[in-house]
Amino acid sequence: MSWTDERVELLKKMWGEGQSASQIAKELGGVTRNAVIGKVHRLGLSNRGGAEEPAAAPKAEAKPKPAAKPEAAARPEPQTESAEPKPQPVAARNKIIPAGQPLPPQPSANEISPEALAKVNEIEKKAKKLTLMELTERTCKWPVGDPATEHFWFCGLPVQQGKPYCEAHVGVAFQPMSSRRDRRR
DNA sequence: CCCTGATTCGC
DNA sequence: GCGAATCAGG
Repeated sequence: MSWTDERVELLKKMWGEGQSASQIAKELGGVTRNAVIGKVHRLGLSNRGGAEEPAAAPKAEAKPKPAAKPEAAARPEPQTESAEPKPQPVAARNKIIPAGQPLPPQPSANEISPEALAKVNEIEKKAKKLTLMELTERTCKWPVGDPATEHFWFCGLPVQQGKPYCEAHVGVAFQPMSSRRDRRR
């Protein structure tokens, strides 16, 4: 792949929007995040502040670190996304493992697509079978079995970024809330 | 461990 | 100019 005008344009746009290099690379396809970063540098648009840094205002020597921190860090974050839902361009990422009690909503005999369920049963075989303490931010926190028995563990497979579960479990955890409306039509 | 961007340097 | 490898962080 080469940097055609269109690709560069998309790169600029996404970078300006605060998208990460890897996201841009994924969008562009055929390039790695390194390639994107490299290009960004060559294009000379390192700082996403864009509007910031008027080119000559380096009077910021000495950082006494203001006693208080009144600045609220206003982050515009346009988020002009239309291709896919990406509710978090930057920041607010590393969260502590919930590990509390409100975890997965066990799917009773709901009306989850049979496929999704089959998928789950499938992956539960490969599950890492982690214990509560072994869970991390990126291990699927879907519980399997009965907590009161020995037959209990957490899926532990790689989570789908941003989500608390692996792909298969996300499938049954977040149902589009509409199995099937009126069948009579 | 996962991810981020920054830099280097052979191509 | 390009980008993999590497570095430096979170």
